Amino acid sequence: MAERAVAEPAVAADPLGTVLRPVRGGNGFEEAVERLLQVVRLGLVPVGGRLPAERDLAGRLAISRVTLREALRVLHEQGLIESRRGRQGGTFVRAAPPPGAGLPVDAAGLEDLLRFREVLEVGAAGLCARAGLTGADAALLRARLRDTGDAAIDGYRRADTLFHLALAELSGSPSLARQYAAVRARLNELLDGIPMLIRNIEHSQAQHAALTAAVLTPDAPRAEALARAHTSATASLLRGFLS
Amino acid sequence: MAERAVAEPAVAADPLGTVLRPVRGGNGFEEAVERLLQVVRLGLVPVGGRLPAERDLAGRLAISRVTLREALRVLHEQGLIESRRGRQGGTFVRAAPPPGAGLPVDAAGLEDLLRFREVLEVGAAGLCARAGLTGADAALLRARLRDTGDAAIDGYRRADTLFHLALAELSGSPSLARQYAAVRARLNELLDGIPMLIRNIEHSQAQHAALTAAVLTPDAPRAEALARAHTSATASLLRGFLS
DNA sequence: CTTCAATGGTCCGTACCCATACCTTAAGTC
DNA sequence: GACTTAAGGTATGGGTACGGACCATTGAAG
Repeated sequence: MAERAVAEPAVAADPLGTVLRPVRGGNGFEEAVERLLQVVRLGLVPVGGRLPAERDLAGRLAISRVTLREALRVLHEQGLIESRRGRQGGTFVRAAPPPGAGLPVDAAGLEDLLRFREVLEVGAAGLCARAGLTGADAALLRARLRDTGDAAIDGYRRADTLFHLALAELSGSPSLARQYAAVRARLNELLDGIPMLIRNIEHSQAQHAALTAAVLTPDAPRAEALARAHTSATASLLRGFLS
Repeated sequence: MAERAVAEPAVAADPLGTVLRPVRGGNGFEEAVERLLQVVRLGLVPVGGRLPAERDLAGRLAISRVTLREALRVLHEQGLIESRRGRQGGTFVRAAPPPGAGLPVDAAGLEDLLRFREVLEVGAAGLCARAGLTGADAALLRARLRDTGDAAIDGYRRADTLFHLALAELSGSPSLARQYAAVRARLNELLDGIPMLIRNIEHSQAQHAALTAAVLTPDAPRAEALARAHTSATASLLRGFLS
């Protein structure tokens, strides 16, 4: 139990504070900026790709176009996106946001992130395995696995993210998928500041294949164990680099 | 495709929709109403108890006092709270919100709720066991367990909720605790519409004791298995009643 | 009995956000 | 080439929420 020396502020359990926290994450358009950054950090829209049209985006985020455009203006000023008019126009992703662009992460925040991620990742694998994936869902997971194999080095993070996100979405719990997306975006932001080794990628790739197999067998305990092992690798990596 | 007949809208995995969803949960004071209802449904403030002062509440929720008071007015009109002025004044909880006061839950929503709850519950137990609880934290968990034993029948739900919430808060992941609080509030809303049997309570109580023992041993796999068994009992109960 | 402090109750000017309509640009379509 | 369409760009009036100050009420402290 020598670990956890990192973040131990004697939790003290403040249940009221757990519920009575700010209802708003920020100044309206700031939330929109955050969501758009999530889309890019998760690789849902790759660099060079096109975001949905403004009217569509505003509708999805349930904000007015004016507010959305304010958010887009911020991203444009940072050189992350570019807009073109005309029939084939739209808003295009020019570059990935720099690592550490968001709020700085302290030790407690990192511990929160890594633990919550482990729970969601293991939970998603377990739910998928226990429910059993139907033909179409199983095919989707296999396709995402294949993508991680086909991906080049600089595209691996994106393929990896999409694989795990697919698993979360196939878990049958949209709430879990939403939380995983948010957590994974924060995680990617940190990982982007750390070099990637070919050896790690190969190992990760083997784990993905084994995890997929266990989920599709289905063998829930094995899927959960594999998911836990897979996440703990990244966890130690990050705990090492950010301390 | 006959399996998983319960909630199967052919997931189809829409990653963009997972992130690009409304940034606001409601009309400002509606969110405040929801949070205050959570506090009551979780039993953080028991019936008859006093909520924090308006200025404090407004600060915690990061909304203006005007907006907060609009939320309080709604709850007052429903006879749930009552305000008294003066030095020993405050806002007091008069009654628990009626079951089914929130949005109606369809089959897909119920499945989402139950699955996510299982993941969080099992995850919290696992995290606590794997990290090992320190003296003060272990004492808190034991105290909450004792409360569930001391509780009368009509107070059992509250004690049960506080026990599980404590476990979530001791997991070392505030994010997990926040999500669990939200999920558990929704769950309690549904459970309040179902009669409670003494036999169920006794069984539940035994499971709590075993879970606490496994967490403190610590025996992570056993803690996780017990948490899963404990949640699946309520899950089948609810699946049965709401179908 | 006076004073003080903690609380709920009220008001106002400011800033943000929204809904809606209209304009501009560019690529297809006929 | 004229027209249509899908996209970004712009302008305006109204509603909502905020911050801060002030008032009213009650009980405790001195």
